[in-house]
Amino acid sequence: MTPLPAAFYRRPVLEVARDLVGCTVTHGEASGVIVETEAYHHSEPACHAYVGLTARTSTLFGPPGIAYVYRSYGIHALLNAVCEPEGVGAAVLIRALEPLEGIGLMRERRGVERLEELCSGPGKLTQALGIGVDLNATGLAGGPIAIGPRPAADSEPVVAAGTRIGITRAAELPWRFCAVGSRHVSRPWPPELRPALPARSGE
DNA sequence: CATGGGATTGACT
DNA sequence: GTCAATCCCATGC
Repeated sequence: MTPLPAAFYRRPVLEVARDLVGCTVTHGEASGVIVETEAYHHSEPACHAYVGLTARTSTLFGPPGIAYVYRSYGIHALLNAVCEPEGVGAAVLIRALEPLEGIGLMRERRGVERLEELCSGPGKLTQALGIGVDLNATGLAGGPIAIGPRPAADSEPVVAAGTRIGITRAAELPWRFCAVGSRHVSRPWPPELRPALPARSGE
């Protein structure tokens, strides 16, 4: 698997968030296909980088193509891909995966059996993949975490956009992207959800 | 230096 | 539907 190059991430964060749906995330023996993402940009208050460059946010302002892993609610590690040129605070939150490889290991780490419960949430997938905050600022092409293109056997996913989940500020922005029809997303799609990519004919 | 809130989850009513 | 767990760090005194 050839990881996506840094140039893939050095683009508008909304494009990257949409395009990451269908791609693969691998850490060690475990991997999954991305079925849900959210975009965050320093210009809006839901983004950690909104407060500017601090010790906490320095990764977000770093070069594109590195992981921003932070602890949420004191318990969960959340995985992001840093985007846009260096100096622009922006990242894509990986919110859910469809388990692909190392499913037995995922079940061990998660303590649940159902496939749909292994990676259907940003805190769940990091636990399933064994990703911790120690991997913050590591590269996504050649580092311990690797993000690669969509599996050859998969067809191009139909992606839909909706509002982001679990935030209080800038909650109205439709910056959440889901693979339509996936049973592995963290939450069902809201009614206001609208297509971001046209459905392919014949599907 | 003390405080408070958060891009969540799971358990419980 | 509600709520606690529990860590990092930004903010304010």
